[in-house]
Order: sequence, then C-alpha cells, then structure tokens
Amino acid sequence: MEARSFDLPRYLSVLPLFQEMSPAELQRLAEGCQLRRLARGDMVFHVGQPCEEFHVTAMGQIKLFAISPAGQEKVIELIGPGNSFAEAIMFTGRPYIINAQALTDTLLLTVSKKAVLAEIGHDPRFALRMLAGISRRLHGLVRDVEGYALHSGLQRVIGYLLRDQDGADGAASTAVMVSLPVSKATVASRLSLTPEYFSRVLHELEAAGLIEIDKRDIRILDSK
Amino acid sequence: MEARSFDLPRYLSVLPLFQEMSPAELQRLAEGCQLRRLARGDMVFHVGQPCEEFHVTAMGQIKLFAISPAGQEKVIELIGPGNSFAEAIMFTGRPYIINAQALTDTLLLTVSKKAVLAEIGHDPRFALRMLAGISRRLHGLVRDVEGYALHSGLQRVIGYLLRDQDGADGAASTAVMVSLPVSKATVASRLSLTPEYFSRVLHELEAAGLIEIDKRDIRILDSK
DNA sequence: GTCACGCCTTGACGCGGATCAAGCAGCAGC
DNA sequence: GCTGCTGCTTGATCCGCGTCAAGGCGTGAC
Repeated sequence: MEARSFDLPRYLSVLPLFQEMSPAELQRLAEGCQLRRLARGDMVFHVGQPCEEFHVTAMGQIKLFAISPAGQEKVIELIGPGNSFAEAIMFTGRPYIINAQALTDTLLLTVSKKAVLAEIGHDPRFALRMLAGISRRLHGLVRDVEGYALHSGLQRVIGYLLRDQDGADGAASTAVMVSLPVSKATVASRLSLTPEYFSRVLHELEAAGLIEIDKRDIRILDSK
Repeated sequence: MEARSFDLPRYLSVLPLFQEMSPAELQRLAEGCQLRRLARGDMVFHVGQPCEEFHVTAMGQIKLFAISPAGQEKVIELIGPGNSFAEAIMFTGRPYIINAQALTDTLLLTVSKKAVLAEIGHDPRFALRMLAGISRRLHGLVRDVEGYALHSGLQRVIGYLLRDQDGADGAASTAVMVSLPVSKATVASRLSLTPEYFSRVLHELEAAGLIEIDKRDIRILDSK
C-alpha cells in the first residue's frame, strides 16, 4: 500500500459519509484531507488539543479512551477500518476531551473542519449525512450507558459477543465465529471490566458450553 | 399561561437552536410545531414508537430513561426548560430507543422532522446549529460514560453538585446553593446509584461539613 | 538454547455499593 | 381525628466485581 499512489477521491467515495457525492465534490473534499501513517502506539490526539479536523480509519484499529486522575484508563470506543471519529467534538468547537491512539499500524485519513464546513454550505444533503452519522454514534453511547447501568458484567460480555448477530436466524445460525479486534485487556476496558474479570467471565461461558475460546477467536455455539 | 396566546415564533427565537433566524423562517418553522400540555406522569414517547419529530421543554421537567428486562429503570438524562431532546434519534430514522416522561406538569413544544429538514435545506447555518447541539449532547454522554467507569459514587455525586460552578472563583464563591430539580430517587438513578446509597453519600458529605441539606436544597460550603 | 516481555489465566481476599427491611415525616383525603 | 401514600433515611447483610499476587504460555532477540 503506497501512500502516494492512494486514490483519495476514490477511497472517500466508498465511505458511507461521502457516498452520492459528485467527482468534483470529492475532489474538493480530498484537497482538505491528509493521509497519515501511524505506528502501533502512536497518538492521534490528546485531551486538550484544539480540534480542527476529524478522522477516518482506512486501515488499522484506533482506540478512544479517557484517563482518570489516578491514571486509570477507560476505553470509550474502538474504531475499525472505514469508521470515522471525532466529528462531534469538531462541531462543538472545543478541544478534544478524550485521547486517540493507534492499536496497530494504521493508515489514517484526516479531514479538515474547513473542508467539511465548505461542503455543508454547498450541499445540505451532506449536512444530513453528518447529522445521521453523529446521531448513530450518540445512539451507540446511549446503549452503552444503558448497559453499564442495567446489565451485569456477564450480560455485557454476552451482548458484545452477539452484537453483530441479528435476531432473525433463518438458516445456519449455529456456531458463529467472532474475532476480538484487539487484545482482551482492551476489550475488557471497553466493557468497563478488569482484564481478570473479563477472563473469568469468558471461561465461565466456555465451561457452560456456550462458547469455545481460541486466543482471540471465539466460537459461539448454538446461539439461541 | 394561555396556550392560545402563546407567541410561538417569538418563543422559538429565544432558543439557542433557533437564534439568528429571520422572522419569516421562524414563522415557517412555527407551522411545523405543535404545543402540548402534559400532566405530571404523562409519557411523551415510548421505546419502539416511530420518531417523526423532536421536542423542546418550554416549562417543566422531562426524564429520559431506559427500562431493563427486569423492570429496573435508569434515568439517562433530565431535561429542563429551554432544552431539547430526541433530535439525534430523529436523524437516525429509527424508532425511539428510550422513554420520555413528564416529571411535573409540562408545556412541551414538538417540532416535526419535516420542518427541520426543510429548514436545513434552506439554510446551512441551521444545519450547523443542529450539528453543534447534537454534538454537545454527545459530549455530555461521553463525560457520563467516563464518570461511570472512572469515578466512585461519591465522586459522581460531588461532580453533579458542582457541575454548574466554574473553576474561576474570582469573587464570592463560598456557600453556593444547588437545588435538585427532581426527587432524590430520580437524581440517584441519573447518577447510577440507588436512592439508599445516594442518601448515605449526601449525609456523609454533610457530616464532613462540606454541605448542608434542606430537602432538595443543598448548600455547598466553601467550595474549594 | 535462555532471557525477557507481553498477554492471559487463576486463586485468595476485600470493598463499594446493592438489597432487604423497617421506620419516620409530611401531606392529601375525608 | 385516622388512613394511606409518597419521599426519604437508616441499619444489617450480601455479593459482584476489583485488587493483589503468582504463575503459564508463546514469541522474538540474541
């Protein structure tokens, strides 16, 4: 994957956020973008930095996280390829309130606030797609808050493992595979559990015959 | 307060969301609005209902909450006069995912999705204000998630009591009064605590000489 | 090889906060 | 007056989950 041969407008057109845009619009937008290569462990931004852009993960994994005064870390969200982050804080005009760090080597697309504002002025439908995107993120956070308050650790783990499965299990819905995108400790923090307790819960589920664990691959047996 | 004498465009113009709009725009928007009178306990909407509008509390208090399968309730947010809610879910196009109920007799302004979409088409700056509003809400939820994961119950209570105080205590910052907008049990749920434990924490703070409690009025002594 | 290190697991123990239960003050109805 | 109800407090007890500590396993450096 060569950075200089990367066809920015074409890649943009694949993202849900930028679909239905004309080639001219994509070209304009691409000029407000910048491609960044990050090594595992590199920070994308820190709490307190001014925010003049938002980001899209092209390849790799990003974690968004907060740090408590005592130094403890809480993963708010994990961002995989094709997903964007930090749009909302950009629109508030305030500095970043969380940190973002690459969990793997990552190819990152950074879109300037200026380009976004210009595009919103050009096309109201683009504004609607930004609104829908941010609204979906908010939706997800509401579900998280619900989960933290109303579900036990066990329930949250089960919910996480099943979150991509739909209820309609018409055909072969038995024995689904789920791969944890990142280390178990990171997933545990995402679920607001300690690594130790997450491990225990996982092995409890295995002992109960509900899943099989092979490193980061988890086979869900007879889901329902 | 007579409903028929209520000057809708003028009231709209006071809201942050609709500031800087021309009288003609306000008039248009007002036609997509509807005023509702709610008694204490009335539901604004339920989980699962289709969402074709968002809402603004003109007078009164609304609680947004989820219900667990076991019937337990978690207050996600409390909405006071002048604040709006459910914009985000409206833009996702999906049904309501939480419930909204009036905690007091309430005057509610309901704005149709159609009117909002039309206005976004007319004026990109309106889209930006919607984006900023939703982004601020998302910002608040991120802080909540941080709080639930990284702070103890005691810390969350203190944070709640101090949340309207700014750090810059130039002049008389001693002995601030905070009034709980709703019952202690509801505030407790908002903070993800049981009423019992919330009560204990409050009285611990009083015993430590940090606050004085008089029903729903809390005097914060020597805040810093 | 072996050393080190990251990642995960497992056990023993403890604590924050939930649960269960009882009681009390204020207030509306009558 | 009594009765019932809602909102709050207080005590006793319990448990989910965190904390501390000690390995175990795989992998890369050398």
